[in-house]
Amino acid sequence: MAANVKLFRFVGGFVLGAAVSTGSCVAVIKLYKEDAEDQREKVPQAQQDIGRYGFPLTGAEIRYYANHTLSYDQARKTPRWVAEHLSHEKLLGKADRKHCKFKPDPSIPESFSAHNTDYLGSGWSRGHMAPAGDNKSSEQAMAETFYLSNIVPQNYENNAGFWNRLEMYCRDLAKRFDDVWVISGPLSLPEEGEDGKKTVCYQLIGKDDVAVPTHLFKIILAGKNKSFSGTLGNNQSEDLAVGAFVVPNQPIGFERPLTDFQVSLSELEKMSGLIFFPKVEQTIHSLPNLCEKDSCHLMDFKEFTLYLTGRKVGSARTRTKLEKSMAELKEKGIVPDDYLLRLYHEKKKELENKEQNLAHPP
DNA sequence: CGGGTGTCTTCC
DNA sequence: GGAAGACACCCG
Repeated sequence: MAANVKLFRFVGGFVLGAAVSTGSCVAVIKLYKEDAEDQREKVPQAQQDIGRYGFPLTGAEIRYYANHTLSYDQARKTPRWVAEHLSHEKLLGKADRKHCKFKPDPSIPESFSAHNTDYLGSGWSRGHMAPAGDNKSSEQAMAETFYLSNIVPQNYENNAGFWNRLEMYCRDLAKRFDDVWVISGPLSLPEEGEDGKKTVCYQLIGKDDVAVPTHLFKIILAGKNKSFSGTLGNNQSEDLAVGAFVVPNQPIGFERPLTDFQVSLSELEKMSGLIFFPKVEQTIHSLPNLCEKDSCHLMDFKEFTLYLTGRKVGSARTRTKLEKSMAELKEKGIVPDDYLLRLYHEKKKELENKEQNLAHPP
């Protein structure tokens, strides 16, 4: 009977949050039941006694969402890691973050969940690991990235600045590579004191004690399909390149290139305790460096400001706002490029027509 | 793009 | 009276 309870919990944990049909779910239970009965005969009596009432559950099982996948840390109330797959097609769409709200993940047990009140007034922003901007193709997928299971306490300036530009680089990569896999997550790294002793120290915020990471990591695996039409047919294989980055959870200026924060895969694996992409054929540690195959160039101040102005011009509701956005750009000594000028003129026309219609309804 | 604020209405 | 959504506004 005890074995049945253990069995139920294990299977329940596996299915939680996963998109598994009822049919295959039953099959999985039968499969594990037979396995468990076979194993029970082999497990030594001492181990059966130790485990009579079950072993601790970590809640670290893999959780599946519409367009991201994560493992949750029940102690820190943040994800351990969040995985995504980006492609050019998947990045197109009109889903809008203005219709989304941060909220506790309904699939996380209440006592292990973070809440919005933990973050509000804490001095830390709610930083996405799987970014909303990677999910414009689906409102459901975007809404799920606002679950607090995908969020870590992040420095405001870092979130809106360097990390934002790193996320933009990943999306840009998807134009030059067929597949881009990204895994992001928090780190709490040790500091070495003057006495040479190393200590891990991190802040906790809110009534739920959400852990503020000292660093964030992002690992990028990019693949180009080998295009050959051999007799092997659908033998798919890809030219892969990989880059791993560890970024301090603090403001980082435009003068710092992304390569300043690149680390080897082995280093990141040791820091995080994770083994990334275990199914890559050959050894992943021998793959080409992403920053040599590609630029690893983040937007500079001018490019970034032009981009942000473009977003503001696009969403301007009044001509006053429109002109203000353009004036701010000029104050920064940046000359609008052709794309922005076209956007500006289109918007100006649109708003002028709107005002005409308000004054003299057709 | 990434994050915030306040105010209004609606509804139970 | 509070919760929830829509909206306008603000910042980098």
